[in-house]
Amino acid sequence: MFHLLEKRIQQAVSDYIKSHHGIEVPVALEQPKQSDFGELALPVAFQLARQLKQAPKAIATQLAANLGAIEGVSSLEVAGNGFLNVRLDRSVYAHGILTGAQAASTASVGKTIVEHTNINPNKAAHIGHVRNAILGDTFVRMLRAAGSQVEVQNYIDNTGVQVADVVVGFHYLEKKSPAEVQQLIDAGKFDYLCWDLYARTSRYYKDNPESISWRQETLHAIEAGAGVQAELAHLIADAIVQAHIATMLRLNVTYDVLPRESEILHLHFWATAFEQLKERKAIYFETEGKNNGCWVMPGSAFSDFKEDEDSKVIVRSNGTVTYVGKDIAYQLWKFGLLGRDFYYQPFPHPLGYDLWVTTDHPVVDKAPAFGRGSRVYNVIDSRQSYLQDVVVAGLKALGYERQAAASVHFSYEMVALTPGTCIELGIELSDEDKRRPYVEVSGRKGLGVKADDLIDTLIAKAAEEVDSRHPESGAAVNRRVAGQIAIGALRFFMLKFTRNAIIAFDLREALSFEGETGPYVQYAAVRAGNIWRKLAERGERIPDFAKELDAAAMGRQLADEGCWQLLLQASIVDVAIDRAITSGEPAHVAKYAFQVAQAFNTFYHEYPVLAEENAEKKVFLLWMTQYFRQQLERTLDVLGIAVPEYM
RNA sequence: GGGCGCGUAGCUCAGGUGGAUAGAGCAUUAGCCUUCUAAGCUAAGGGUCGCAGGUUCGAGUCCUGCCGCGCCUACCA
Repeated sequence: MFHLLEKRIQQAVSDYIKSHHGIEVPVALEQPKQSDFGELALPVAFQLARQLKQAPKAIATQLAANLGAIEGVSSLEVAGNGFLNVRLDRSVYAHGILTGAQAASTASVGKTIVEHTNINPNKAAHIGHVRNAILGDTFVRMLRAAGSQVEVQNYIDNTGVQVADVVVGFHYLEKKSPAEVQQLIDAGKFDYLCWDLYARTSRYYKDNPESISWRQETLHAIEAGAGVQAELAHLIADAIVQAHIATMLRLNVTYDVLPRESEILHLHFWATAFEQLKERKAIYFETEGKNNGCWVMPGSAFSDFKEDEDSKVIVRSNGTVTYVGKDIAYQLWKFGLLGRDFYYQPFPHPLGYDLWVTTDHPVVDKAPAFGRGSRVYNVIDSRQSYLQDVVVAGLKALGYERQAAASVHFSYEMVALTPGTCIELGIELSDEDKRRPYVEVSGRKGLGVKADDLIDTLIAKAAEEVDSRHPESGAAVNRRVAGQIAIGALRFFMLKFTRNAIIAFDLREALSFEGETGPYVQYAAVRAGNIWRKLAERGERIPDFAKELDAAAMGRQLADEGCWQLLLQASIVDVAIDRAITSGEPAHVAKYAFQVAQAFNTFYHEYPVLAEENAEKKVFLLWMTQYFRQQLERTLDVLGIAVPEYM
């Protein structure tokens, strides 16, 4: 409804300016800082002042006088030095909400691909991965809520160095056979085992530099797809992927397809991309200097900086392709530009939702059509922005300008640990690290907070709270509620920061359920539901809002300034989502969710709904309650947070 | 050296395309549970928006230069 009015006002004002002044200007609308300035403010007179050579106030006065009536707008007032403040017709507005009036969806056509999570399948997921997955998943939910078609991809690098290092750990250090590793997998917590083994292998390399040759041997074996190391790599990567998918499912994060590096290799995606890059002269063969014998992309392709810019190696002198090269091939495939496709099969473990994995040979008759996106978002941390620039430069060099422009590096800053949290978790720090504001999480060093540990801790804390408040409820139900609260807390915590804020992870703060947190918002939604439940318990009549609240009744009730402001706040979910999509900031939705919850809590204390004696007012308050609940639920759903049945 | 980012209340952070009196949470202090469950509400204190210039009717926001911090700048991913 808000959107609808915004559009109507913008149209009316821009039409007027065009016909009277012959100028086309984008009409900006903002929400005034103070509510007594009305619901919307137009600073358009300031924009016009220079061109018309008139004082802003004069222009605004003229506009207000001549604009004529706009449906749903009750008045236009000139304020300040030339603001045009808009007051909405409250009864029209509320009645519009009740009858479901909406602006037409402006969702873009074509498919949007969002790639996120992308964890190396060689160890347990940690909080840095959790931020990536929650950011990506929430962005997907935002796009879908706005009506876009979205495909979620989680890229699995199952043939890389990190997997190789764990293979080295099992094969060379632990001397385990594939059968023995399979036993370890079956025993459970395999991702935790690998977490430690990976750290141990990394340390071993450091202490025994010559052993790095094991990594090379292993990588060759994996690439050739032969030998015991290749077999181990398969076992390990598949088991860890399964663990990651399960962990992410706990967080309400799901995917459509898992494209794997092994298929990019086996199906020769790179060879195809390589031919294109050579043919279009996007890369060249270096014959001198430090990159002698490599295929490189010139630095000028991905940097504004002219002289002395380092070239980026795409193919090493030993003929193997770098990660960036493979990523260019993958990006081309996402846009349907590679001329090749994967084969697919259903994910081999039951999850409760449809998930597909790539294969290198036909397995099933029919699989969904993946790829061929018109827009691609890669959720990758900001440290990789240089590499993402190279990938986009690759597309540009191939002449795919449109796709290069539609490739978005959805970057975010890392999650680090405060020294205090490290000490609390028993992580030893160097004296240098102790002086830093935060310490970087490192899988290689085994330094970090594992996702499942954090979730378990949160659930335990939530369960304590729930059990003490609801000893009468069953243990199973309390357990489920505790889970929903824990995930609500974690998702909200990861989303409340804007993307380029470094999260200095503080355990106490993350475990908080008070103030600007997920549980605060959940609690507001639960409270709204409680009023409704109580109504039913008392056997009171459930009103028919559409019949009992006509425009006149809405007008009478909304003469109350407090109610009006609260209704207004609750009604702009779509505005918040749109703004968050445009700016690429899921944090805006989280912020909005918190504000609506605050508004509801104000309402809750200000207006005792069930005790209201005036019949019309009681019906109206019940409607407000229901509307708040509905809007809170919608907003939380976009954030991937459930509303518990009680709290 | 170069590229990118950050610097706003004691702490953690918000502050769409420059706009009206710079906000929130936490922490602190003082209140509110016989009420639709207090995971809540009300109120108070707390600011040289890193520093210095500039642009203009107007700058936390844009430009330039400094200062401090972080990340990147691999034939790792």
